[in-house]
Amino acid sequence: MLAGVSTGTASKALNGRGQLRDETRERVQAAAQQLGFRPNDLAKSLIRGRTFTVGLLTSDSFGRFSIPVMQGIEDALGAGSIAVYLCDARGDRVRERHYVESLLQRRVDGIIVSGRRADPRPPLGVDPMVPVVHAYSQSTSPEDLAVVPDDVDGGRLAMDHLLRAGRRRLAHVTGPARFEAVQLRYRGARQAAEEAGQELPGARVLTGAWSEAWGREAAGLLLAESPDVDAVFCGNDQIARGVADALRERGVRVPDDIAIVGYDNWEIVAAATRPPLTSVDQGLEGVGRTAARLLLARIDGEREAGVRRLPCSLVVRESSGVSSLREHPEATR
Amino acid sequence: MLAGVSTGTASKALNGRGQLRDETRERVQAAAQQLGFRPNDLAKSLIRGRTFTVGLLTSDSFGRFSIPVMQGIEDALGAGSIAVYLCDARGDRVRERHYVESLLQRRVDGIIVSGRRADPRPPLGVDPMVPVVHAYSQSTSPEDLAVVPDDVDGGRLAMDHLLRAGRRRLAHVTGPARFEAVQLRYRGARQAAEEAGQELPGARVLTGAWSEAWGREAAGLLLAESPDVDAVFCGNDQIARGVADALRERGVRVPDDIAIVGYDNWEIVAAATRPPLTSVDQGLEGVGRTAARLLLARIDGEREAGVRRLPCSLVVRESSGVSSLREHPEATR
DNA sequence: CAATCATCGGCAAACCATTTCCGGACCAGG
DNA sequence: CCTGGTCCGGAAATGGTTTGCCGATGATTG
Repeated sequence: MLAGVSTGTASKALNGRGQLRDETRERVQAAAQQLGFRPNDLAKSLIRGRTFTVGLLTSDSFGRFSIPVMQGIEDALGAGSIAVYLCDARGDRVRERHYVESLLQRRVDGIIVSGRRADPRPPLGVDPMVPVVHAYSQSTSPEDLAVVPDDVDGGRLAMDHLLRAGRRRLAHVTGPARFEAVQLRYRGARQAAEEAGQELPGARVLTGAWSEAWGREAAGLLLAESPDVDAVFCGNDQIARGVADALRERGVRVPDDIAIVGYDNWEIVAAATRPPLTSVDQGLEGVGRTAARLLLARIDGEREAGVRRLPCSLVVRESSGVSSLREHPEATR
Repeated sequence: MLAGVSTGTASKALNGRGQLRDETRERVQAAAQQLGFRPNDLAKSLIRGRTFTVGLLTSDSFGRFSIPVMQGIEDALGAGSIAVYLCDARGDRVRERHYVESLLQRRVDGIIVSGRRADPRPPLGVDPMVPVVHAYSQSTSPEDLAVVPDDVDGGRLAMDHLLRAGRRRLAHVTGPARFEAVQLRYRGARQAAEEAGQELPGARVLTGAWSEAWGREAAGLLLAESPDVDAVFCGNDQIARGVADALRERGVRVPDDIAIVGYDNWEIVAAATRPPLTSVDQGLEGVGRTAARLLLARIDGEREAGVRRLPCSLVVRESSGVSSLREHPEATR
């Protein structure tokens, strides 16, 4: 070899093992640099029995929610130089099976299952020796480990915020009732209201689609049935935007007459709404990061199972009428 | 082994090589099934010198445009049972270098570079033996191969559509002039206008941010300066939505008074706009698919280079006033 | 000056799973 | 009985890295 040493010595030099003179190490490293030598990770993996790769399997297509989760995952794994295989099963069981098989043949150290978390999904059905963690997804099997945002906490945050702003005639416009998230967010909101001695009457809880159009429609219904409402907590930012648009078009001032809080903190929607939306942030990147860390723990033998719910946070913009300015009495709205 | 054969025989049985009785093959396969035996792809790769993996490196974070590109890539590669490594460099050169190094150590067969395509980026700087293709991204090196949507074609499509609808007082509201895409789309639009004997005067071409707020502002400017405009081609769907909102709020009817065409066909924006936006679709999934296929060709020795521009398509909704109904004279708008 | 010790690095085997080549065993037909 | 073909086992090759052992070298000390 260029440095005048054997492969064995080179290995020791590059990995800091064995007893070598510093001078030799440097010489070998310089030669390696010059030759563009790269150790072959395949061979290493084969010997070590660990590949330092994990599979990221999304059951339905990568969407808006998956991106921050993915980023969190990459963040936590990249630090440990673990590579991620991308697998998009598009909701197809056969495709999914195919991907899982491929991942196992490639000897991944573990698998993260991500996806729309609406409905808990059947477990992957792989050898229980292969560590699996669900991120923004849930399994029907109690053996599995899942990380999801805490929707009850999110609902509570939103409602607390509105209550602290002095709002009392509360309403909730949200998505289809069959979603677990809808139920949980509602529960959190109701609990917060009740703990404050207020109520969130069923008549002012409207369920519909996750769309702006539904938000606009619901705003109309709300004004017709309960014209004295002074706060609306919306199930996502699109609904919130629909509500905001409809109210403005009817001459209702937001936030002066009615305060609005959205959900998801989807920047592109929340910031473009007039006025910009105060919104609950689910901390999806944190969900991804936590899932990745738990996967690493599982790989190292940890056997904890269950559902891990992470707290949300609230991003305050103008739609809720509680700017930081309000804390200074001399400031005007 | 369970089937009473040696590993060598098993290899032959499972891969259809060598001379074996059918009965033996079946026996081996049954045993493999029962034992949950999976061939080790690492060992195969080591021997074959091909890993059937590629790296997907995004220079800036995965965003809205990356998703369809990724899907196209996965689509084209999944068919060949090629796995994709996910690498998000977040615009950090050091991080990118790190990822590239890792990919090379893992002996990927090739690399796809994706990202915001605003500005051609410096080449990766890897051994020219490693195939690289850019998808929705461009390199400053003419040696490299890139696949991008054809912005001139997109601009032309939009303008042709408006012209065919009988519009003559044309305007263009678009993003920052420094973007190559802005220049190209404008060029396409202008060419289409000129070929139809019309013009797209510079005074009615407004550049600003890629935001709804700019769309709203531009709509105001446009009405003030050129109140007789009857068609606006917008540089993206968010601008288009801003224009549509502002016009509606000023009592201008869309599409009756002014027709609007957006760009990107971002479903979530285009469909939520009132009225729903006619929009240019960049065919990003096709960009991803094509990039993946070209990468495979490069891996197989193809040496073609340059920039491949793929045609766009137009998705017609209501904002341009050209529904399929209009082709039947008896239909009313 | 010789003996001992510590340091250094080469060599070869081990590692791991797969694939391939070669030859032996067996059977059938001439 | 010989020849040819079929079938399968055993061993070697494949790929690169890692590691254990041992010889060599130089320095230190009695």
